Amino acid sequence: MPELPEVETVRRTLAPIVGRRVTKVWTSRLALRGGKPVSKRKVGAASMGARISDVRRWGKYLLVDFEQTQRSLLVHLGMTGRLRVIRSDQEHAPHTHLVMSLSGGRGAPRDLRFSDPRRFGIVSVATQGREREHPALAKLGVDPITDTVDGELLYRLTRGSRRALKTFLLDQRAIAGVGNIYASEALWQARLPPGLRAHRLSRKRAEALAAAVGEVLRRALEHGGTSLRDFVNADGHEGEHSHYLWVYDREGEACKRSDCSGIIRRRVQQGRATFSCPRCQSK
DNA sequence: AGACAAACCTGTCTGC
DNA sequence: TGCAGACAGGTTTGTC
Repeated sequence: MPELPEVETVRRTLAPIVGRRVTKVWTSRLALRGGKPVSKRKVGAASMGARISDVRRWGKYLLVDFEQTQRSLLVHLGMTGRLRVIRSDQEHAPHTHLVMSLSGGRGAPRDLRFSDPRRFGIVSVATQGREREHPALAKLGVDPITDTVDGELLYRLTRGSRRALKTFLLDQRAIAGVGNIYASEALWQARLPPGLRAHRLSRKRAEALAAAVGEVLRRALEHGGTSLRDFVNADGHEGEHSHYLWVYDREGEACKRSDCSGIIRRRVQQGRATFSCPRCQSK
């Protein structure tokens, strides 16, 4: 489900929890990715009684910082994960795995809740300033919103990689945050064929792709992310970007470039659906 | 190195 | 109406 724009949308809508204190932690016993349930002991030690000082994002990971312990709750939403701020008197959504009760703020008491039906998500604890030591973050690449991903960097990253560009974009060790929707979108924006080998990218085309990645992600972010099925932000609202997608999930439909009469095609690369216009994304 | 499949899970949609 | 099968925004692991 969630790629960088969706995760960043969640991060922004989590702003109201900054400054609140954690008064209680509840966890389910169902295993998430990695085969283990959320560790109540670890999450409790990191957060109980502590004040939330910030909510950060790196690629598709969220970090909820706690002031007194200098620890962070590390969350990856997987495919169907949701992180919501909900009134404490509301019933738990199905497949809820973590509930953090929060004090402070105005109005009724609120919880921070994580739910995830498919259980591909991750909830863990990292140490502030030493995020890299957490195995999930150890190999994570540059963030295309908070870091600079320009043509120069992309050109450098693609040297020595003979994989298809689409596959390269999905590799979180290079650029962190691009997923299956925005990989297709960025390649269309840059007029590049998804099957082009990464190391064949010219400097000029590396510039175009770098610009496209940034533009596609920022545009999706402006619309609050893409909700095809499950995604909602921390307030429970869906994103609007599905109405603005250029190619994703548009097989058989007309290319949206005004000067192109191509028909969007779908194929499978690396076991994932790739959408492109064979006419304007040419070699 | 990289392509591919399968695995982890549940929910939803399609076609018979 | 019901049921089997395909498929889904992510990532890891194993095989060839």
